[in-house]
Amino acid sequence: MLTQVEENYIKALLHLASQDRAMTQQEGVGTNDLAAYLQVKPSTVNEMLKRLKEKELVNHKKYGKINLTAAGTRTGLGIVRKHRLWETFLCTKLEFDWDEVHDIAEQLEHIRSDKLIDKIDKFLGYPKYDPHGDPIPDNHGNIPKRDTQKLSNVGLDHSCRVLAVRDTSTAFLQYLEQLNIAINTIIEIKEKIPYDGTLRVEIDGKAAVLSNKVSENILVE
Amino acid sequence: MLTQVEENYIKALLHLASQDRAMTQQEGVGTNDLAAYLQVKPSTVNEMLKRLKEKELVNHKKYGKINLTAAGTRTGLGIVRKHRLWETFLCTKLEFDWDEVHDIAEQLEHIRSDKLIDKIDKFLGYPKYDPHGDPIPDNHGNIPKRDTQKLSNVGLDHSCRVLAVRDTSTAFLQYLEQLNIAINTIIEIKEKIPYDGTLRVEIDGKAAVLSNKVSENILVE
DNA sequence: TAAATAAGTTAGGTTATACTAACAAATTGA
DNA sequence: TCAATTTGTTAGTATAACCTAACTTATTTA
Ligand SMILES: [Mn+2]
Ligand SMILES: [Mn+2]
Ligand SMILES: [Mn+2]
Ligand SMILES: [Mn+2]
Repeated sequence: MLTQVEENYIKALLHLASQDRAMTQQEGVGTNDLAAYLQVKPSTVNEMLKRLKEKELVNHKKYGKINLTAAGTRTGLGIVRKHRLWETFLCTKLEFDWDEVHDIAEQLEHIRSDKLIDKIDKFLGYPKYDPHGDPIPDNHGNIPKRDTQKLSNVGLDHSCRVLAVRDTSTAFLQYLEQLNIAINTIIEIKEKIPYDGTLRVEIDGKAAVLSNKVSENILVE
Repeated sequence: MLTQVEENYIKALLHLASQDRAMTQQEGVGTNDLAAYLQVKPSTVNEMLKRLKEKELVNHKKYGKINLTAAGTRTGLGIVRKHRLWETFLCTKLEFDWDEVHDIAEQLEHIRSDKLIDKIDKFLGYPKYDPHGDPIPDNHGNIPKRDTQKLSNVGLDHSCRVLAVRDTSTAFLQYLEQLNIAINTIIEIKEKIPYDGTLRVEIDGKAAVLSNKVSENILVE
């Protein structure tokens, strides 16, 4: 049985590993990376690693990179599943906005009951994606695959549909709402400024300008 | 901000205080009572009391009885409200049985979000009673009043409707199901054995025998 | 009322999860 | 290549929440 904090470390490792894999020049997750992500000191991470190693959820040797074991990955996917199902519940059943649900799901993801999460899944009609377009693992840890790319990589004059966001912070999501961008919104690329990657686009027939930081965090196609 | 454990101490004190008031010869809640109820040692309770006193949630002087302050009572009612709303949600929306929901609600009651619990309340249609017939405090801490009495106190040949149960353990609730007793079931008292208070009753036209322990834990009228 | 028992407190120890400060290893780059 | 910088570890401290053992105060009862 894991504590909530242990679960958060596992989930963070899963997240950082996938980030890492997605990056071009990856080189594994270190103590400092995990500490920075979780906003704790590296020494704290070190102690936690000792415990997670004992529980055989991570592999790590002195001065080396940190890796989840198969069991650790399974555990992490279970937590992600709960997080995304709860977010979906909050949006579709309780009418929360997509920028309000993450923090509450951070708490709900730690509720221990297999029966509960399976009933929520059923109640929601077995959704495949959460309110931010992130895939929801099924109860075996399988994640639906889908081809997406960053809006920043889409070529000129193409039209594309928003599938997901890569940042679920309230600030970003509220800015997207202001821009009239939501999941399934169609965006047409009109111009790309070579200097800084700024995009001139059309949304619902209206012109808008998106910074590179914004278009990097929108997944389309 | 309270920890989950602190919340459980407050809730326990609220419960013991109401039990106490209901008893004939009450005399207040002591360290040992609380320790026994929470299944911890009295010394642990003592430490926690120090912290709860600092937070002005309880009054307690050395060797004296323990009392919730007004703020403590308000806090406790908030937790009870969450507990009972979640239980109601689990039964009415997710089709859990009434004997399965208590333990899950013990976890859910600690989720921190006023907005969430008010939305759940609305989603459920502002229920007044939980699946065990317990009253649900509103968001000001007001509890619906209702006259009830123990089935064991009902006179001979009376018919009465089950309003609530005083024990929410799985064992008791499953036994009630076996006896075909649920909330709103009509029970007719046919005979009361003076020796041990055993009741011969009729439920849905069928005869049954209820021990005093059972009839003490059923509230009717 | 004094002894026995019950109730409550204190002291000191443990574990999980944090921290700071000091140190060691690995990497970088002049 | 070796000094500087970055990265990672160790040692020692703190707090919440638990424990046991020893002690004190209050209540019961012979
Ligand atoms: Mn989220
Ligand atoms: Mn979390
Ligand atoms: Mn309950
Ligand atoms: Mn609880």
